[in-house]
Amino acid sequence: MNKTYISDAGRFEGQDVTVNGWLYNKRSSGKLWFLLVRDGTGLIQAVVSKADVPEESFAACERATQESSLSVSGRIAPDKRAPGGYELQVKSVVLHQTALDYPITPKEHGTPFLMDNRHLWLRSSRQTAILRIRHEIIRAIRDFFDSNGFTLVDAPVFTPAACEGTTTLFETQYFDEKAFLTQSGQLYMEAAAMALGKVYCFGPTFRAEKSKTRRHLTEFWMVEPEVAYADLDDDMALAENFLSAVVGRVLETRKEELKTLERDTAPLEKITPPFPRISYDEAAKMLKEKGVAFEYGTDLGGTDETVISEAFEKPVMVHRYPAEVKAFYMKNDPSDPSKALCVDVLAPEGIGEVIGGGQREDDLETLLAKIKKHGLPEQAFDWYLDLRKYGSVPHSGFGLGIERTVGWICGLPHVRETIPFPRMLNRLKP
RNA sequence: UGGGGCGUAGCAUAGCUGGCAAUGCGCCUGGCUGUUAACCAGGAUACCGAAGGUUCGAGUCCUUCCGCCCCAGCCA
Repeated sequence: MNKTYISDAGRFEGQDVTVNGWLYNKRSSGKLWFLLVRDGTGLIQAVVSKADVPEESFAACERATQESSLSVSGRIAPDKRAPGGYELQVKSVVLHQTALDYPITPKEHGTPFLMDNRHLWLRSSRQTAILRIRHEIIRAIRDFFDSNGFTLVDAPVFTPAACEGTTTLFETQYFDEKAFLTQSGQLYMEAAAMALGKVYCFGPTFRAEKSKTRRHLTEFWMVEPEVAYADLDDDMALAENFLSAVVGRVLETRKEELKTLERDTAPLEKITPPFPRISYDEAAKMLKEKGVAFEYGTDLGGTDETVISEAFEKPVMVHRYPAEVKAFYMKNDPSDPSKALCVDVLAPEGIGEVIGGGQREDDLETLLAKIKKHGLPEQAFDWYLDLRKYGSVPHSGFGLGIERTVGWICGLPHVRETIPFPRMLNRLKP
């Protein structure tokens, strides 16, 4: 008998097939069983009539519990009453393993409980939908850069020092010396851009920030493109084309999953280039007009970002922040040296920052002075400074947080559900 | 690290002014040939987060501690 995945069941209408999967739920009506079977590709209702199956198959239905593994064989038939439109008219049931006391029931649960059972929670339809969309987003990211002349260059996870001295790093023993888990691959991408022109890295990054918010993880994935001879305007153009391509791909290929998540796709349909661009000064003026208490010269807070992003239907690109609040490697604006040539992309619907980037300082002396000013160990950056000694050029790049992007596109309130096994301040397990 | 909230059965909750700890899901037993988070009848399951205190009596009031959630800071 043919094996089939549930997503392909329609192709076997009228034929006998075997579906291998797990029991999602079951209902009985005397001499009739309705088994809702999932296999990772979908759900199908298997109808077992006592008169049509061997005695042991019917007994197996009685013993089968939620998440027991089983194989059901029978005829695929269209049926309006069945979820998915097709049902399996069962001829035999084989129970592989009986799941006892599966903790996640079809009713409501709290987040801490579900997170403790994350390894099982992944089986639920909402979670599989999120994971498929995450996969599609990652694929779209790779496709975008790969088809635009970028080369993938992997950055190391063990690093000798901070890329940005301001944030906290995870420290680890590296034989006889200390090492840190990377918080960004950017400095390495700058080196790679001088070799290959257009590069990107994609991998996990780590930040030991003790932040307990809906948009922070201690381990998260970031994609970081870096382009030689690109200025801030080129960088913003890249960001808007990139983000639009990613959102467009999910809308195109993952409609079903977005529906499962009850995501209103209308706001996503509007994500096309160009994006509005406003300077930090304009953003500050906007906040003042809206009556938000905001101190000029400071970084934008979460609430400020929400207020600004809610004023636009598309992602907003806020550029030229005060240089003082930004990292040492940012280039100052020649027309106003108090500002940095940087950009934050704030996603709409109150999501906030998903991209941070800008043009890098390319002058050796200026960069050296900034490293000193930030109190960073000059010695650790000797290789980085080499990039300004040997054929320095203007260059720009940005970092996009995968989890925040997945959360935005899926319409999730918290990033913890956007990654299979989240690492947070209070969570290292499972 | 600050501000706010919450810990009651495997899970989700109720529990008023201190007086026999309740309901739903799940589980067990039985019934039903078209169920849609099925339904109907019956049953088992609680060191009420921990320690101390007030009281004749504490899930409930007080103190300390532990854990979690939300918001802020930091950021992607």
